[in-house]
Amino acid sequence: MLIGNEPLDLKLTLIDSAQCFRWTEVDGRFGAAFEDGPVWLWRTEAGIQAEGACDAGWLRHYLDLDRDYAAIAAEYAHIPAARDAVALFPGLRVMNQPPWEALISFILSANNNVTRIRQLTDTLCQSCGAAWDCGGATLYSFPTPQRLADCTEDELRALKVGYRAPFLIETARRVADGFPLDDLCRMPYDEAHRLLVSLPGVGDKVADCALLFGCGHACAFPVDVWVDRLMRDWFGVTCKSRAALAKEARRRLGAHAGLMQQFLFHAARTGAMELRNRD
DNA sequence: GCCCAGGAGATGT
DNA sequence: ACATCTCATGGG
Repeated sequence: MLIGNEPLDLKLTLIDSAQCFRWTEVDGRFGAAFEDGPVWLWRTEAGIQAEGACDAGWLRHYLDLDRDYAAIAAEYAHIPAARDAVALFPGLRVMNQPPWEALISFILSANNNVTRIRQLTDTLCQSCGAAWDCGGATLYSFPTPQRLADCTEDELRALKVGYRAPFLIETARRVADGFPLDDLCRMPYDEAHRLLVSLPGVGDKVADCALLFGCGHACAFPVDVWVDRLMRDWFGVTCKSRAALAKEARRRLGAHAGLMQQFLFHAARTGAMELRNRD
């Protein structure tokens, strides 16, 4: 099924940009399983093709295809670093993942590298998610909140999540117990952020990742080690704390600060744009 | 072996 | 409010 023909680099967006950690590439097609089963995406001359347990509208939103990225680029054309980063990665989009997936993925991301976050996510899905045979490959759904809430700490530590095990279990309990994850997208940014950081394992940065990648809050500006460096090096921002830096970035970059963050982050992390000061 | 990673929480000032 | 430690694990 053809779902669109917008600029979208599937490999860059689904895998390389480190906003989602559970897509796999098999023979030029990209697969991941959701609640109702596996989904496969690939590009042909006609556009973006999809097959599997999903409808076109859901996928278009998931891939942020209904947003005008040319307009976003124009919005930041007067800021050199932002303009350059956007120009470097045509086809990079900021996904709208299920909030639960984004939340748990980024609790796993804390003080961890991308390769290992991907491994942990895979292991978690394989151990606690539903298996779907795709003839050749097996895809696994993301574990449900209840399934994670039922895990013991030893069970999760055996999966090598380390000290994050109790965070995962307790946050899963809170979600299974009615934490309003699905309402965050309709709340003001500040209120949604305040709620999220009340969850164990969720600080400012993880909350911003969940808001940006899972709740449609395009202003959320996660500050990790790379963004910390790049804001000081490329923007000349001198803030002591990362919280202050995030606030300053939102002030400078406005309603779509988080979208821009993703381009800047990828430029810095891959070395596509040089960071001179690493301190 | 060493430093680092899409940090958070606890503790001390 | 800010600085410093520790936390588990493995990539490079």
